[in-house]
Amino acid sequence: MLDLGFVRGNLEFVEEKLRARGADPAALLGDFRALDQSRRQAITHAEQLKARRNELSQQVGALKKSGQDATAVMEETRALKDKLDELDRSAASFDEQLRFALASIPNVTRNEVPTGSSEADNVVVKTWGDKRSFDFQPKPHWEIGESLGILDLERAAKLSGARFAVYMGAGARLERALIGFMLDMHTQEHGYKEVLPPFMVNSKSLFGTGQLPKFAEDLFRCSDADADSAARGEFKDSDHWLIPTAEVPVTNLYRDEVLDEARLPISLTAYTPCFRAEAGAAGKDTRGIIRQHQFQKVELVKFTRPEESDAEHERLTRDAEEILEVLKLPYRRVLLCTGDTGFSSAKTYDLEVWLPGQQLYREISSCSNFEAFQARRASIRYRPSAGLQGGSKARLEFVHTLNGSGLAVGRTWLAILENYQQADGSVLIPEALKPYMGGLDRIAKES
RNA sequence: GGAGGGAUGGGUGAGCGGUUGAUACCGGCGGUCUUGAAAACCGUUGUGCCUGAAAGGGUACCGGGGGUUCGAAUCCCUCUCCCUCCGCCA
Repeated sequence: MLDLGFVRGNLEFVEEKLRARGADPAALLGDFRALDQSRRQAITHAEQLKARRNELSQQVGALKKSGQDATAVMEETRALKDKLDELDRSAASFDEQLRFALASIPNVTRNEVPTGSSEADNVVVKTWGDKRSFDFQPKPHWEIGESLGILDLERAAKLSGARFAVYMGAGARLERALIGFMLDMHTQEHGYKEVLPPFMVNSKSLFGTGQLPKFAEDLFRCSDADADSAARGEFKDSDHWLIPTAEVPVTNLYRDEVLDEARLPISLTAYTPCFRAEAGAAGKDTRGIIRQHQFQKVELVKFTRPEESDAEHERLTRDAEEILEVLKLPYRRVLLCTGDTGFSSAKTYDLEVWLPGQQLYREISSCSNFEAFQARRASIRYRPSAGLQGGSKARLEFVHTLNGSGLAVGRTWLAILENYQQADGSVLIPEALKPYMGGLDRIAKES
């Protein structure tokens, strides 16, 4: 969420930034100026009347205390009531409209973010690693996985439907190894504290990070149904939603809190499964396990002072890149253009891993600086000490929040299959992962 | 699932219809004293919104929502969360 005063004072700029994202300012902002003015007038008017009411009520108290008759004053106050109710309702209505409008505006992208409408306009800022040359035709991961017996998509469909996967044997072990490896790296080398959060959250948390109210269709909502009503296709509403990313519970850890400045920056890492409805993705990436309703991810989250967020964003992105480098997986870093940058983000780098089986780079991590956008929605603040002099206390400020995948485990899994595949159909285990695989150095077909 | 008890400012904890944004203590900050520190003492110490150039003024907030009343932290309804005991359960 943007600051109301900022939008008010920079309306043209905000409109321009919305257009850069490919959004329609008129649709998002409506008649912002008029709504803002109506709201302020209504509030001012209602508060004036309340001041009068409070004054009269105190008179009643004083009169009664001194044993005098207060009926006249009580009558006058009673007469204010209808008018006040009406003004209050009108003020509340304008306020709600304005808040909704404000909550629907995406973050303002930073100036260095290239203007563009689609991923074709993203800018490659670096490329790392040499693509391996194969003396045979490299296969896509779904063929490798199925033939090794470590990936079973058909049975997953039986269990849950399309876009789910079952990992078996060394495949399941590889997924678990990657999780342990990534968490160890981030906690031991990069200074993050490990968190294991709930995999379901309430709607307030989803509002805090920006998934609600606009993107409900991308989420799975739990019905809390009993067996009978489920059989009839009826579901009870609940306020439990499956998390689409650990970003949601981890960022909301400090919702409605004032953080001690001395603790900043706070760096947290969490492994969780992630659940996405993938609304609108029908027919897209249907082969393999690129796009699933459930996938596993290790997430990096930071809370920083505003002036540090830029540097911490670079650092966090490096922390994610290092996982790829230690696994020796070729990748490139891409700066997303305005049209491809997520709703809550001011600036996003994507890391794309090379997939030889498909001959393309594929997103494996997305590292964003949200600046104060999420902190304002979730009310995560700190009291700056800098500039604090003579005992005068500085105002509370919103922290900046950042996050990035470190990494998407499922996509790392498939990247290993495609990059480390051998002519005989087996897959070598990257050196760094062997300790996590119980010493196993190759996944071969079970005889 | 059953039966009780709770939710107040950074913390502990009063208040239970009328200048109460809220007693007190702890903590924090500033000061006096001291070479310095501690102790003691004095002062100070919430947030959002509206208004204002500012100083300031106004308004709202005692878990959330609604109601009663001239007036609600205080009374009523409702929801959420926490605690204790019983039952069930990984």
